[in-house]
Amino acid sequence: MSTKKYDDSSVESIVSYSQSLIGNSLDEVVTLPHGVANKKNKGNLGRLVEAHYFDLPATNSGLDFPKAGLELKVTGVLPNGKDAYKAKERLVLTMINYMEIDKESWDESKFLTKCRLMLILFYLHEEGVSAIDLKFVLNPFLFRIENHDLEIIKQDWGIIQNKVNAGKAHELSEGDTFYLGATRKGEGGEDEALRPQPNSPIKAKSRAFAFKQKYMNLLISGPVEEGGSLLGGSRITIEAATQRRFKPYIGQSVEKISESIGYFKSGPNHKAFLHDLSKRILGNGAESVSELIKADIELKTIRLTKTGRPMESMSFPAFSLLEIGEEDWEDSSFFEKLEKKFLFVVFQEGTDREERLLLVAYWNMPYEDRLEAQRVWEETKRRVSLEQLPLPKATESRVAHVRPKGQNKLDTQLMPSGSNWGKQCFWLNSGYIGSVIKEIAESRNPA
DNA sequence: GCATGATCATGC
DNA sequence: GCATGATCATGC
Repeated sequence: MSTKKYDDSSVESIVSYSQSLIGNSLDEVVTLPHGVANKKNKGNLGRLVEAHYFDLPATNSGLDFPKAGLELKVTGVLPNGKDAYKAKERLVLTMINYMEIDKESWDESKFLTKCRLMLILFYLHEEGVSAIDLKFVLNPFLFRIENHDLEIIKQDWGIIQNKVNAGKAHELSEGDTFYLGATRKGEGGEDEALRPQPNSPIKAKSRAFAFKQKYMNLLISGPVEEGGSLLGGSRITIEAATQRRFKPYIGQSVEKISESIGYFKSGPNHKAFLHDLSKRILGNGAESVSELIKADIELKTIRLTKTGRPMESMSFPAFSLLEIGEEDWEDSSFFEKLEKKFLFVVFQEGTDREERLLLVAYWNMPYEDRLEAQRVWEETKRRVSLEQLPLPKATESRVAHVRPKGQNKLDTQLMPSGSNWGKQCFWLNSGYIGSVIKEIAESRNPA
């Protein structure tokens, strides 16, 4: 560098220099070499910014700015209404090295070393636009972990480390944790793409540490206005704070809870009433809770009969009958859902026929059951592609099935062959959910 | 009682 | 206007 663009030992100088990108594309602020300028490179804008804006060497395995102790991240956003943005995707931070993390301490972990201090730059994603022409938006964001959910992120890291130590790297799921997820990244199909892990001969698909997409949303937009906070500054876990919120209502009838909260069923057809009520218990009156939004928690209410069986199976959003044929399991919406962390709010009908709050539990789907759900998904994909009915029924799997999901039976989709199909969604079988709840209840009240 | 088809209020 | 979470309705 003949003229120094910035002082690479100063965080302030690097951040200040990065400001000039905002409102522009990379191609507008630097003179790119020919090969790069012409390239319809959908590829890695982050790499291009490192190389051509900051003049960083191509190969570096450590921090992008080692002298400043700073890592650079470039990530996409999408418009979210007027003058606002939301994250395009999760922010992938660094690969999880299964053979190393078991020996690490948090303080000297690869994760903390890389991610303690990060400069995050946001570009506005546009379909079909080459990387060098994408515009940077929002202020450069300096993420300092001490100021951002250090306790929860540290706990999340520990959960992932423990699972690897237990020889269960292949069973990892984003739903194991709250903000910092172990997300699937890299090839997974072929044997040679699988990675060794300690304490188990089973090879595991590669995963990376990543901030969940919803977590990124709140970094970008700041706290939601009508949202409450679960932790409110206290240093307990999200789990403990959740139990604390629900505790006064355990054993109470729905009617009584409704009166205490001051939220009532709007009418006989208010089908999501228990869900809406549960959200308000969590928010202490507010309609949402920032921790659960950031952790992308899937809140589900479950109603049990007197005998402990769920009254219904558990539904998920409709899937596209036209697109499922093009999808792989791991980029399907059902996969995304089943890797989430769930919050079950369970009610049970008493002998007096009154429904009471039974228990509240976080849960995420065990590996074996995700494999079975995958089988059902693959079979569904096969039958939809052949336009062969019926789609997988509840009797065909212990875990999942497919059923209609529309406004009514006129809510249909025109299939390639010309016939109309009602919209469909995946369901988790009521019997399966029942066995999950039974297990949770037994673990809390050992006989 | 169970499996499966059909439908609704809400919130954006 | 539509997606979402969930329950209602029907048939056996």
